[in-house]
Amino acid sequence: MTPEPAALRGRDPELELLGERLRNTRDYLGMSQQHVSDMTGIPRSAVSDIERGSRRVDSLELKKLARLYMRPVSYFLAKEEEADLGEHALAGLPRALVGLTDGDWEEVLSFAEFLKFRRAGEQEQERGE
Amino acid sequence: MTPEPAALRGRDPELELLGERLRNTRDYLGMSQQHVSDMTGIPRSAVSDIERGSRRVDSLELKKLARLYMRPVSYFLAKEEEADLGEHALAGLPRALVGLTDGDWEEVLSFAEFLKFRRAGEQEQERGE
DNA sequence: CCCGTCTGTCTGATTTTCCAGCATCGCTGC
DNA sequence: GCAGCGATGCTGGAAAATCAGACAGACGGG
Repeated sequence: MTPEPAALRGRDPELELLGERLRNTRDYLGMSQQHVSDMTGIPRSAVSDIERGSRRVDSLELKKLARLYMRPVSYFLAKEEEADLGEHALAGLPRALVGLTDGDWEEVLSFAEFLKFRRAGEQEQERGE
Repeated sequence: MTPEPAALRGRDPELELLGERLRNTRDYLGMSQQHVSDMTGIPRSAVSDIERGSRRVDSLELKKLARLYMRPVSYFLAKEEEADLGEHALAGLPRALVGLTDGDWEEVLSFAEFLKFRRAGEQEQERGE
């Protein structure tokens, strides 16, 4: 009915944010969409659509992308500022933190400190594009 | 032409594992599929299909579910489960880990998971399937 | 037996995604 | 300038996935 050009389909801000993060990371790593497609099996046009926020990202696809991009999955899904997480994060905590090697443990600690540092100077970060 | 009942579509072991984890967690929390549907907006039949591994889980859907279930997203996507439940790591929480926001907590947990399953194996990523 | 809840599953309709191109943009070299 | 080339956006259908809205079986109490 409505001959919407389909290009105007970018409606979900969450999806757009996810796509933006994926694109930024891919750019940072200097990969082409084609390369990502080859490595993950996700169609190239889908990679394009995803990054433009006009296609959803399946969980397992995101997992593959996160691996390819060498980032934790939550890197792409993390809320930037939603104060709705109470203590429940602690509920699933222990499992994630046991069984780490000493080296990995140190990396986790470093990462935590990095996050705190980043948050401290977050006011400067706007001009991403 | 082939009137596959669509129910026989449980072919992807990864999807099945994801669904199984989602179901186990929901059961553990004593929620009904209907309740999950109400809280997340995911259709009830979709919850059913997801748990049985016959429907994909969108990234943002998984995020909602993870929140509802009080687990980091990586809890459901992690490679193989770590049955370890030793508490020694939690005995004294390192200074680096206190004072984090909830969002950062999730990132730290996910990062820890990431390190563990990165160590576990990289054989997954290679060829397209 | 009669309800009520929960879950699996079907059908037809709707929505999304894929494929194959094509157009455009930025480069590079001629 | 212009031809070539890789990268990306974008479109028109066809194909697939998903949804709403049922219905049915299992289970547990009154």
